[in-house]
Amino acid sequence: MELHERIFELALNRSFFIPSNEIYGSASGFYDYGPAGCQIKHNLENAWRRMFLVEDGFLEVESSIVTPEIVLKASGHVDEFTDPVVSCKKCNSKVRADHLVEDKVKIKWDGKLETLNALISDNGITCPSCGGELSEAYVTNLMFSTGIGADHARAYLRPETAQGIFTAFPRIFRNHGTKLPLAVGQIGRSFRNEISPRKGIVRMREFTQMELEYFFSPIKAEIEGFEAVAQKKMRFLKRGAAEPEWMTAQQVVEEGIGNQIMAYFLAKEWEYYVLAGLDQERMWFRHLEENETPHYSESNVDLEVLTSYGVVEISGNAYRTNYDLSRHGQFSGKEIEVFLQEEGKKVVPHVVEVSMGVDRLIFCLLEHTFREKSGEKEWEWFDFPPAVAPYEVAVFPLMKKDELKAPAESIVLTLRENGINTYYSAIGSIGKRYARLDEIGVPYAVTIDYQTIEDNTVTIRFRNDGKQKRVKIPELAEKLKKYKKEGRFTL
RNA sequence: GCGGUCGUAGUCUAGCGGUAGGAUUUUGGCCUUCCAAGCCAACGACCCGGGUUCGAAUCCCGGCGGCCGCACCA
Repeated sequence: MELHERIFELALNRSFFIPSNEIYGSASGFYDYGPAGCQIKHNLENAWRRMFLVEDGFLEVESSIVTPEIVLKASGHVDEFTDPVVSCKKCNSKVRADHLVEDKVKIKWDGKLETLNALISDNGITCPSCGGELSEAYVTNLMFSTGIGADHARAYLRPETAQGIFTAFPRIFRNHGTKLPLAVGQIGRSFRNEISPRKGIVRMREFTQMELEYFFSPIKAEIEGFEAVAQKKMRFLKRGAAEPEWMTAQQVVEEGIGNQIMAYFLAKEWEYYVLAGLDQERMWFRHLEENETPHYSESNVDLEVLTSYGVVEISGNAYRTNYDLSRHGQFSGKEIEVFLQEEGKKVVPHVVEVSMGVDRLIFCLLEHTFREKSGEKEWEWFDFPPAVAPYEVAVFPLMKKDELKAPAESIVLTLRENGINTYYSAIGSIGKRYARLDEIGVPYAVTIDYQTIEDNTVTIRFRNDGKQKRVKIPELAEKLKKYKKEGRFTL
């Protein structure tokens, strides 16, 4: 059984994620997060907020999901997300018409459907899988369309969170200092109506993105704080290289892969993913080849992670130049250029974008932190970092006895009042409860035993080695906070 | 979307024309002083819709969903 199949099974069993609207037979590409998964997701999002927004004093917004057509025409999504397709009249399979024609005739397509149809009939192109006759070319769009108001003005569910940041940029710029650089981030749902989504939460039709747009003056493609990360290392797969190699942020700049700003965020990203619990040996940044780089971008670096599905891309970093803002200026007729006091001139800001998919990260995390049964633990478990685990601590009375239950419940209350995300259970044997806890990756368990009644102490069990430390109840909350901060999960 | 394959309690699985059996989970009870102990009891399933048949979980068709391959993948 492949690892992803087991992960999927565990996900269902332990409430990480489940197919949406399951009782009706779910539409593929939609998943709900259960209690455990939901906590993990919030932890990852909050860690992102801390590292990518709060630490640098950047701004967060939350923009609309339903987006009028003109916005996405400006961004290029209405055209770029629309693919010409032909279907086979015999076997009904669908093929990208432009790819088919370009492959057979070796002519670059001019973007017109008529051209495709002409080329197909002139060259006698048939279905690549069965040789059958092909239909007329038509377009399919990967965006979910909808309508606004009584007259159903054409609109789409946003295919990325970024556009809402670009359209809000002029006002945010005015309200927050009228200076560059300015960085604005957003965490939210995006939608893509994939033709046939597979691979569980790796490719969903509705998914969560964490995106940061860093606006800067093209004359000054620099970032404050770069010195602090210049020597930080990350694994990098350069263009044409067979194997990733360790590089510093400084080297990324020197080798012309990206500017200082891009390198700064790559270094941060690497740190974020390591903190989240991904295995450094199974991930690397890849500098995309020119022909893979999207329409809006000058240089793209993806973070790729090795999983049982193969390589999964979990973030894209793009130097979007001034493409988006210029286009929105053009389409809206509004002035997007900003005046920079220091430089004494007007510019359309350039943008470096950090775009991360939370759901894919969660999947990779589940795979990388999954641990098999072993001599030490006779059950499968997850080695989540304390900062990510669905609960910070569990509280167990050694046995289901009233004299142990009362102090246990009072400790739960105290921990929760201290802002510690606490799980409580008194079901079954203590060993079984420890096992259950390991299975959802909770790092600490506090056990109330008969000694607790005598001297007001409890034990803290560490997930990874099962060893315990006895502490005084009044010190418990502080101790737990300290361990979590240290990322400690063994005695 | 095409081709292959599969679909039995929450999970894993047996049965493959005569109305379902086990394991585990869950719930309650007894017992139990630290790593999935034991005993008793209870709950819980044939993916959906048609067809063939006296009778379908079992055979046939269609749908939905999973997995693999192709295509698609900001």
